[in-house]
Amino acid sequence: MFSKACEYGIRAMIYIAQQSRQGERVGLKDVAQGIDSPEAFMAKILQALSRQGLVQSVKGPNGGFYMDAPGLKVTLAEVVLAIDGDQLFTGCGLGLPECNEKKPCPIHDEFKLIRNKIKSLLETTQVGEFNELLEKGVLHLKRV
Amino acid sequence: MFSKACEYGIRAMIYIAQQSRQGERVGLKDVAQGIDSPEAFMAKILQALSRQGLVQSVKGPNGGFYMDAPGLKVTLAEVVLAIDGDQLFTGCGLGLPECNEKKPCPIHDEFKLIRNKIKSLLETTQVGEFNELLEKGVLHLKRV
DNA sequence: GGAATAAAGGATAATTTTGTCCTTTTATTG
DNA sequence: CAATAAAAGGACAAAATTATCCTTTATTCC
Repeated sequence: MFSKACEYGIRAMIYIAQQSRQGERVGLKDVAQGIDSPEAFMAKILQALSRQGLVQSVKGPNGGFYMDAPGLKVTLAEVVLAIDGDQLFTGCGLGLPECNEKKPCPIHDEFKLIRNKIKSLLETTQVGEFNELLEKGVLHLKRV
Repeated sequence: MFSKACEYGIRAMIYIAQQSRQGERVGLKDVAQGIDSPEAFMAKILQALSRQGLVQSVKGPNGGFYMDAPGLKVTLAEVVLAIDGDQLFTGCGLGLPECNEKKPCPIHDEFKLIRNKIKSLLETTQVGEFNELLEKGVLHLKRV
């Protein structure tokens, strides 16, 4: 469904949202361990997300990644779009370069329904909305 | 959503189902042109599908691929499973190696709903059910 | 200002997926 | 039986994705 980079990216954003409350910064190593991802790869992904303004970062001692108040409202859809592009939201399920009402693939309509559900789920979910459940240990971002 | 191989595979299965009625065989070249896929790559995919019994094949002059009556009832779910495996049906949306009711990822429940919809769409769709609409030119399997 | 720290960035490597080419096997037809 | 046609299979190549390493830049603390 999502690329590995995107899976890591979503998990990282949710992790940072939860860990960086009251302005605390979360270091790369912390994030990588917190979501069980390869550190250097995580660095690249956070770089990209930071460049696109979806997460804030500060260099130097006591630096790291964090989110300001509006950052907590970033939706999963924005994260997916930033990493994987809009293929998931707009592409044809069977890979046709053009597939629309005029020239539909065999599963055009059914897939549109599903894609819209995915889209709406991602658009209505914010990276900051899991903070309490994560803290309580009800939800998880890694295996252990 | 699906790998390229799987997209080609689904389109090829639907194409063969439509073209091979009354026992006619469809050649590799015909299939590749009919769905706009690279011929040699298509060969590999059909090989795999044939090995797994989802499509029939005959070598030699006038040979090719075809489907018997039960073949027309093969579901898209079987094709996807044969090519991409069960990752789409069972895997965690955020890539966690174990994600279940006991240790759910943040979007576990919502994704389960969506995955079930995808699963049920694929399981209830048969490769042979588009024959008439394809013939009428209402549905398409390639760009042109 | 200098040392230390941490992200940013560039280059490169490993792996997987996608795609190609060539030979072999099997079947058909004359 | 020989020639031919077509899929099967093996080996290889290209591209994309995933992953690592090293240098540079910015920031903080002493």
